[in-house]
Amino acid sequence: MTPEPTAPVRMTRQRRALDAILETTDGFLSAQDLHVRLRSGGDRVALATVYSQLAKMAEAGEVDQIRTEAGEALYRRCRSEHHHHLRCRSCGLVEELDAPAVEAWAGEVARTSGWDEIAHSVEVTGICPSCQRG
Amino acid sequence: MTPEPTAPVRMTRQRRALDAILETTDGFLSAQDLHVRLRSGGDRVALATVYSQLAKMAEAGEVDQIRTEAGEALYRRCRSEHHHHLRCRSCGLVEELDAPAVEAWAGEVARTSGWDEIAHSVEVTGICPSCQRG
DNA sequence: CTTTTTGCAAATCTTTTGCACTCTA
DNA sequence: TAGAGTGCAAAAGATTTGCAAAAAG
Repeated sequence: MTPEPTAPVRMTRQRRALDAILETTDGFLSAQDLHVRLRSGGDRVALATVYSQLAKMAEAGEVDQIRTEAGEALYRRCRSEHHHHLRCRSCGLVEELDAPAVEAWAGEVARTSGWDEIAHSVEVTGICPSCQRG
Repeated sequence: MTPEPTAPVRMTRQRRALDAILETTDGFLSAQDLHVRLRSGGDRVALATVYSQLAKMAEAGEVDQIRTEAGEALYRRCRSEHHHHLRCRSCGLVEELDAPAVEAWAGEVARTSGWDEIAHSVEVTGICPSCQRG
């Protein structure tokens, strides 16, 4: 569908370090979060490099990208298949959700709308059990 | 549920001008778009004022707010009740969608997840018929 | 070697803020 | 007249970019 003049991907120390963190993290992290974690882990990587790598990974479909209400981008390694998120507006906790009903509905939209290359994402937010107490 | 220390709303020239544009516009507009339209229409309104008014309207639930992939906020007057959007990744065109299946599913998540104050939003994107030709 | 990737710092861009001043109610 | 709203210009933040130096293949 898309001819993509795919550029080679060079495995640099920085790229590996970033991969490692994404690999071992479940939730979503901002570029800045990732940068902090890299440094805390002893990896010296420029913030601009983090951004540039994330951009490539996102384009290659290797990471999911969502947006905070504040407009900040959050990333995480794509897990298995397609799914959605339940995010706590108070603490940021993210849980995965299965949404068969939504998938079916999206499929129908794709089929009947006359639009092409339909993609969908569902953001469900709320206050998680732990924050209801806190 | 939320006591809201509702502040009074004063109808200023600027507020009215902004209302007028939102009232007569179907699609989503960014704060900057709105600012440009105001000026083209001869209304001198500070960009900061546009942002400030939009923030109030959004908080009051008078406008819908969505986010561009680029992280830019887009607003428009709330139509009818709850609904979702089908946005063209190529030209930005936005259509409204009804999603009864999604509503039902969200309701169930709210009921069974243990989370509170659940809200959801669905972003469906694709290439609109007109862009498929262009 | 050739080309991608880095690292900085400077540059962009959207959105927010501080504050004195101007209006609405 | 009290206090919300306004207009600037400056401040914040996140993300991008320009470019020379470093490193991957």
